[in-house]
Amino acid sequence: MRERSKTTSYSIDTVLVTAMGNELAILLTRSSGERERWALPWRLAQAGEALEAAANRVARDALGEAPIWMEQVGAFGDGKRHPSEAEISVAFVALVPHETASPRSGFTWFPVKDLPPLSPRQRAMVDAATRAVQSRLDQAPIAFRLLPSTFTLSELQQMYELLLGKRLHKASFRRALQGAWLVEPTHEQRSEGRGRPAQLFRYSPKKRRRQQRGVRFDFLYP
Amino acid sequence: MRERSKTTSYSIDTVLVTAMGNELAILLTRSSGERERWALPWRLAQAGEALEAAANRVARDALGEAPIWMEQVGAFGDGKRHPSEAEISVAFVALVPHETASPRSGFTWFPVKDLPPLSPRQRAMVDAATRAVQSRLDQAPIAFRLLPSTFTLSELQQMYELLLGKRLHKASFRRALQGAWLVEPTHEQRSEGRGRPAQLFRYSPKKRRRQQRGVRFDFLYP
DNA sequence: TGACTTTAGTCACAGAAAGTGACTAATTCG
DNA sequence: CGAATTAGTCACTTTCTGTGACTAAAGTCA
Repeated sequence: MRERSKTTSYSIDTVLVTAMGNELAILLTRSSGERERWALPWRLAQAGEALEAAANRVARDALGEAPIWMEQVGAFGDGKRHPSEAEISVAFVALVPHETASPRSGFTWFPVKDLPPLSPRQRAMVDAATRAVQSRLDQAPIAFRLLPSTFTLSELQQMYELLLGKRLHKASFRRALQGAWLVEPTHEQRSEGRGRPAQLFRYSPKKRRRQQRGVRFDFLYP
Repeated sequence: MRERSKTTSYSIDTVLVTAMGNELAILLTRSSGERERWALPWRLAQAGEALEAAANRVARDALGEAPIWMEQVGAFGDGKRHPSEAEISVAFVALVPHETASPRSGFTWFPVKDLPPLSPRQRAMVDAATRAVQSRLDQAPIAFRLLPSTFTLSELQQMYELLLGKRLHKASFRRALQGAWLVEPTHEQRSEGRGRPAQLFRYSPKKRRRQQRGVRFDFLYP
């Protein structure tokens, strides 16, 4: 049977996350002539195209570059409205360091806490994506993907605090980090104006002998 | 624009998992006239149908009853072969206690370790599903969904050992279980032939004051 | 019956890890 | 210079893990 104009009835949507100042932010674009003004970057999949490849393309079209880390969140359907007419949509999350991210024109970062109205289906994607990020925090190198390639331990701790929504104890944080063998010091320091200059580190995970036990941080109970 | 014969180009596939004797097993069915003989239960989605609802239907058609616990694994595509002609497929995992499961005719349990050849896409689904189950083991009530509604602590421990692929220490297991407030004793016992009769328990998660810290079991290093 | 086996369930202690406050170090500001 | 500020570490207490040995309640069989 010959296929003429095979309509691939699904879309690929990306939730591009960055850490902007003190909160997480998500990249949105103006939605053409819809009821909702803003939308996640998306496009209809082409026949035969790999899901990841398509998602990468969507992200590149929005950001100018492909994100380093990307993961599928899942499929969304259930008749909820979507900018496309697609029956279902496959969502991906990606993490982008804010320092290096320069979105194409028409794309704008919005704090997650204060998003404009989205289509119901994309709203669900955002929620699922943030939950996915939170839940993998101690397994995947999430925090590092939101930071530039070198960073101070204070910056790293602040990033974890942002992601967890909790304050962490400094000594404890560093002890846990050491146990996880995730960072190594560079030979540089950075003087941030006021106090003692901070050692710079880079992400450099080492193989562990026994099973990887994730990073278990100690919370600060205030 | 009128839709005539809107071809929904995706399938819903279910990975139905049970604990059979000493290993995990998955329900497969004969695949009609394909190169591969066996396949996961699947069907093409109808337009406008909710994903979960469709997955439930697939499971019910295979098992005779809807599973208690079910979760989406993700979307699979990438041009890998599938029994349907669908561009992509959405996979779900479900857990079924083996005692109460009586598959419809044509469906057979296969040990995960020894599956017959499947289509590449379904093979990927099985792998992703088992990984998903493993990774949520300490967050979701996975083990309980594979057991009958009342069970002994030894049975529960054996289930965890099966899922983790590790031996656990008895005292430690029970201590962790107590800390997690997941089970409560019934007023029944069960005499299993040989030794002292065991107390029966049921799954009955209690709200914790502080954050739910999952169940962290202590492994036995032999 | 009573010693022996088998499975259930608990205890107690050593060692490891987490929670925390106070300390030292290296800067800038005035 | 001293006060303020941020980085980095120490040391101590509390809690949690890892583990062997113990008690309890059945069945088995001479």
